[in-house]
Amino acid sequence: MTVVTRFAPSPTGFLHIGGARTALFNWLYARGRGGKMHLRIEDTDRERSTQAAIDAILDGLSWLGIEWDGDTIYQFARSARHREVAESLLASGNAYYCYASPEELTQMREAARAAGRTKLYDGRWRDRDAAEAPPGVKPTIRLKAPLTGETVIEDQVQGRVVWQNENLDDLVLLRSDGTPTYMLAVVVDDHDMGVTHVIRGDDHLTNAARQKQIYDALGWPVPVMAHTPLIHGPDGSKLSKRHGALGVDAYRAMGYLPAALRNYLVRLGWSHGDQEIFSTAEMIATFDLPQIGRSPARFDFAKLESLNGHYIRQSDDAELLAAIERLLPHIAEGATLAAKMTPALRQQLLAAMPSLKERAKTLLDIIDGAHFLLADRPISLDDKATALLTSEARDLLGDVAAELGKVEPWTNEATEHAVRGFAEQRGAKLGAVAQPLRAALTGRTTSPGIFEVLSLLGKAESLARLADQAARRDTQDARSGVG
RNA sequence: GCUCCCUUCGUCUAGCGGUCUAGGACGCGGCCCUCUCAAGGCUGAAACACGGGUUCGAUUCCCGUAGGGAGCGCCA
Repeated sequence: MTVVTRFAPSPTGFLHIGGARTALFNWLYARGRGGKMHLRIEDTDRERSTQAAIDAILDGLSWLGIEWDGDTIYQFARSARHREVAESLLASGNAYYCYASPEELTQMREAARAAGRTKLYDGRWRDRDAAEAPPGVKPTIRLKAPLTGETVIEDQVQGRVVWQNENLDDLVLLRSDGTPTYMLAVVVDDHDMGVTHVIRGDDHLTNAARQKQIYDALGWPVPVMAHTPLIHGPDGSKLSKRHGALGVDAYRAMGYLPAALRNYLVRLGWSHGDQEIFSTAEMIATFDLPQIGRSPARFDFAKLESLNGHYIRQSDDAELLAAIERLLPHIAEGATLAAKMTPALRQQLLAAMPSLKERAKTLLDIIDGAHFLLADRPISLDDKATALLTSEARDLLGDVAAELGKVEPWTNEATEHAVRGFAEQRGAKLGAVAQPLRAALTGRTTSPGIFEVLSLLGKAESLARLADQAARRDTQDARSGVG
């Protein structure tokens, strides 16, 4: 039997992180078994479904590298079939018309809760003759669910879960306006699509029991079920926007790599011994349902960052540059940066990439680290760099610039030799010279190795930046009357 | 309230009755490396929620308690 899974989001918002993980699990499970994963958009709620949300979901999945098989299925388009199935249930005596008014329903619900009963609808139209129907009322169709016995789900993650049928009431299959409810639609669609494995969030666990009853009434085989615990926020509560319940597009904008997010997500609630790093092929080969934990996992940005840093470091330089360029349309300063992207700058960025990526946790960090290549003269100094460039340091800058002026050819080795020689001559530590250099050259107190910065910038630009800072002392002194 | 699910270091987790003086990873502390910041190497602190059973023996099995979570719509 070929494995068929599906990812079935409702397009009422973006593809959030929990949905992304569900999609990933379905995808991995199918791919690992030579099966197929389908995408079904559950858009039967016409009020809340939007095209923008559909686009966001599709875009999010493809950014994550999760591709589905066959055409995307839209649930709303299948409502005629859903109605047909509801009517067949009616014909077979497994369903009935219910004429209860909304007011009656509310009353029943309140009474049930007050009495501590879980069964909300009392089945009052279950065996009543349609002749007794109040005039002008459009009925719903309800499932004639079993009154006794139990409904059992053998869940691949949760184990054997049992409900007493006396606690489950007759659910609505078809609304009074003739549209199907979610319960009916999922069952019919999963069956028609040949879905063999339903992998979804455990917020659907109770739904699974009710759906099982529909399958049974229809005489259809029930797919294998796997209900994975939800992802929680860092404090253990429900994941909120503040915590990371963002669309995957937000993670892209924060500079995370799809491979890192996939790796983070797959290890959230699933494990394979002590392994932390998984290539896509390894995930596909090792992922399985029984290894999914039963307790909810908390979302941890720090670990995601660490993983992202790992993937950045092991990424190819040219690919990182390409990823950054692809990212530009999605970030705030992107347009400005994109405008600066000349072939010459690309070359510089590529040359700087090995040391930039070693210092970065996100693509945004890389862009930030490349600041010294992006900035125009005279570059502005941040507070720490400003504090570092005392008048003594600026004096020293002038002197070391003079030494550097003699260096030819302008290589890492040559500048290092010159600067080290200069420091030795002064009886100074290398750091005492390197830090002022760094401040003047990059405007900051942290950067890649100073000799690398020199060579990345080139001789002319380096000397000009040094001159900018060495000269500033004179104007400052003049202004304060010291000179 | 009712139904169902869950509970190992701060976090993600390994463990499927003796191998546990409980392992790995992130984070945190220290040391090394070092021109800064990273990266890297070494190293340290850090957990079986609680109470009963079952058993020769429980982190592992059962039952309670406590604490979390999900669901309870003519929403999906």
